[in-house]
Amino acid sequence: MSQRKTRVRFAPSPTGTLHIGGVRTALYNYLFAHKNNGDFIIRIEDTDQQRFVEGAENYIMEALNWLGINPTESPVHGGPFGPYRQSERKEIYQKYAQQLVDSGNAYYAFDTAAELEEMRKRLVEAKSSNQQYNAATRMEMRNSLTLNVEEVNQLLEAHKPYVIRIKLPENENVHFTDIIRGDISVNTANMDDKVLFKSDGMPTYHLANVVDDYLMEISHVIRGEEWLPSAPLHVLLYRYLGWEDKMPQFSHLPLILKPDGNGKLSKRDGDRLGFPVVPLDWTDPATGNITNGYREHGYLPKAVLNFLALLGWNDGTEKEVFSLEEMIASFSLERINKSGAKFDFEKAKWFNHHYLQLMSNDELAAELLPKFIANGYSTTEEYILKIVGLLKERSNFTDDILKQSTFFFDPPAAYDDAILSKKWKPQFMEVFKGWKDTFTEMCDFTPSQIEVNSKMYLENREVGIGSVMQPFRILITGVSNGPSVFEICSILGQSEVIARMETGLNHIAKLEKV
RNA sequence: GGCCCGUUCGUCUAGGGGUUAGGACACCAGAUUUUCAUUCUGGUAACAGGGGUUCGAUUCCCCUACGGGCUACCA
Repeated sequence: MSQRKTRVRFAPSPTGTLHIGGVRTALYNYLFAHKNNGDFIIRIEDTDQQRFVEGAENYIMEALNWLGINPTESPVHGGPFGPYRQSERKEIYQKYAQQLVDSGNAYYAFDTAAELEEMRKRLVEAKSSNQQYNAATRMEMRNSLTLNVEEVNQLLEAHKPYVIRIKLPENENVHFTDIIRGDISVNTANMDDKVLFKSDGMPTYHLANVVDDYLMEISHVIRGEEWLPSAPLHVLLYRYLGWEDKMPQFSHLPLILKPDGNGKLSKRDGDRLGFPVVPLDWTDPATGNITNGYREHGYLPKAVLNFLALLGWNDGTEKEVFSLEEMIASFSLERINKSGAKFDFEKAKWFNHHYLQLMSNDELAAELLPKFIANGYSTTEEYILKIVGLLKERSNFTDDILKQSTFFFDPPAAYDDAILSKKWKPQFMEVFKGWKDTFTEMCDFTPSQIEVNSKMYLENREVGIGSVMQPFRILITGVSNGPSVFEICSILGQSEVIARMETGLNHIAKLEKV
């Protein structure tokens, strides 16, 4: 076999957001390309003008960029095999469609939508095992095989709408080897004379895909399992076009399934389960509906990449945490699973927690500062740095830090009265007032000093520290749990702690009266 | 319906003719944390069913069941 350069492509349609299965396909393509010192190409498959969505292409490019899996060639990066948008390659396909007609491997079909529907209905009623447009039925339809040459020419000259269909053999086994699944074989009797060229002058996926993969010298096609049934068709196309020796090797990836129940994971599952299934926030231009993305949800690109890579692939060891470089080093198509994987939100969360802990406090603080400011807190990176140090390990997402930190900026707007009244004893009022006064006298307001100071005071008053800590926490933060309360006090500072104790005690005084 | 693909703990998976069927997430318990979370330690938990082949099958073959995909002038 000749040494071909490894060239792979990710070929999304710009019909909306990129969903997580697509992201994984892109990732596997990227990994395989880099593993083999090859090229990773993005090709935009926008042959369906009806489904084209404005902004979708940008979204795809931005998502891949966010994840750090950038292509070597693409519509925006350019490259020697462009253009990389199929709509801009329109003329190319026509030539090959014509070539197939001329060689007798394709034909014109003039059937209307109604005629096609009628045919299928008739076959259903006749209890035919399948309702395909192929050797079994094509001679009953209006096409260049049933019409005579003059009729065909007349229709063509009159600009009657037509499509070009592939002419499949009647009964032939087509087989090919899939790197992931092994030998696949399908008989043409069960296949369709698929439309290759549409009446609007655009090719269908099947033609465009094969032509472009050939012209772009693609060596491996790595795509979703939904393409497995049409792979034999593509094999035939390579054969009829005379490119069989340049045919790429196929790898059909297992699908990503819904976490609950059955079926392929969809965008709607994300909304339904309150969990992102797309990389970035996406606003549907038609409806204005927003789909939440990983990035905005506080996911780290490294975490998304890692858990996605493991959804259907592993390196055969017990290693689960991979950097992108490590994934490249150990990636192989042969180790991709055959069966679909249910998406596991919990594991994704765990990965994110893991990668969040790996980030330095400085890094996190720098990233979070704008968010804090956007939330209306006037603060400094220095202050955020302290908060991050305290909150990081209890957070799964960067935003968790934001959410847990309100009491670092504002005194409690409300207190957890249920727990407060359960833990509070009338005699605490005097104890707390005295405790507060000890803070006034402190000159070193560090966590350890506050702790030592408090323990000493409470011991002198013969009050069990355990009975008093929970109310103290609520007075300071309003809530009954969180990080070390002494740490919190130290960050808040002496005067703020004293002030909060005062307002807190006033609140309790009011509670007691009721 | 037809065609194609698949099936190991709840989930993601390792393994592969003889194993105490391994790991991770989740879950449960204990320890640490005067709270909660984190962390640490331990634990529960799986070869879809039936036939073969074989001295021996979870592993190989067949059937069934179940799951998934495709079945458009969508990709």
